[in-house]
Amino acid sequence: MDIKEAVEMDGGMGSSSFLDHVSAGFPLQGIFDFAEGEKSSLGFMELLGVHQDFGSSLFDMVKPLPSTAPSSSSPNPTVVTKMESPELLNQPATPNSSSISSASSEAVNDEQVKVEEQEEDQQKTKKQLKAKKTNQKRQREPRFAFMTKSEVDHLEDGYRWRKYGQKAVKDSPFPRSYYRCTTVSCNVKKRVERSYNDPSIVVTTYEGQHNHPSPIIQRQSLAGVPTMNNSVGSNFSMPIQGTMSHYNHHHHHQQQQPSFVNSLLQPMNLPRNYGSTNAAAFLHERRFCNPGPALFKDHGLLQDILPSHMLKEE
DNA sequence: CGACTTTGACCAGCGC
DNA sequence: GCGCTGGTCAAAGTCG
Repeated sequence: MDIKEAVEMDGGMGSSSFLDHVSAGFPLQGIFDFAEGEKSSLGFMELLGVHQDFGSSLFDMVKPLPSTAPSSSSPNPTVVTKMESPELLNQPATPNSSSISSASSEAVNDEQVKVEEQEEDQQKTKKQLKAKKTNQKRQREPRFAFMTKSEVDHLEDGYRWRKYGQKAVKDSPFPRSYYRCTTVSCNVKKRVERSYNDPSIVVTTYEGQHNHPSPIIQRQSLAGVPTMNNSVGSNFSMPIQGTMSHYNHHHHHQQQQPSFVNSLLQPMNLPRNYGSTNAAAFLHERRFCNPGPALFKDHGLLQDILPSHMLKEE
């Protein structure tokens, strides 16, 4: 079983099919650990707090998975999105949900730690940190993951990330990288790792919600860089040139596709601020999680989005 | 010099 | 209790 087959379940798949196939094809159970029925119509970008502007080169990779095997040399990165955690979806409580707390409370804790560091020496700080962790179970923010066929590990998504750790993954030659949003008081994290079944596939797992606009888009706006607004006058914009150039530096074959973006966004009545990754996620979520005919019909939107040969292959 | 990455150490959770 | 693993910390290094 591979990604292709999992994706091809799309058409008339039951809601469990994707998980079954993905988890079989990718030893990443940890990121697909949400239960049946927890997939909802809530866009995963809402989990990210994407009521904000959002730009990303990830969007350029929103393409249907090729019907060739994942290991084939398809130049186009592909994205498969899965929401991982249901906490924000008003779903029945899970063992995790009871330990979830708001980002603001965590920020308070961070402040406390800072004060402690000023007052105490390093050893004592560590002890207190330990005590804090003991008293407060590790919290788990809502998470979602998507798989991207890409040569670069860290994909641009419009936000700035700081790497804070890297760990070897059991049974995988590829390490997992840990990133944190660099914006103060935003505790969104993401993990990036490669599938050891298919090294060309990058699995990105987001955790938490951004509580701020995309800094890249902000800078873009301040600099007067024209954004590619669509007809609804949204703040949606394509990734900034710098971002794209960086990305394309590694991926000459990946091109911006404004028309694709427009055809993707407009028929779906996406929220105004849905940006690139948002749309990517939204697309896949619709396809995999909630293929409701009213919002997403393969012979409606898909024909707008996908090249005809892609449709044939599906 | 600030922002960021690297990397070894540490800790918590979990299974045996 | 012990060992393994995932996740995080933080000092040191790198880069622009």
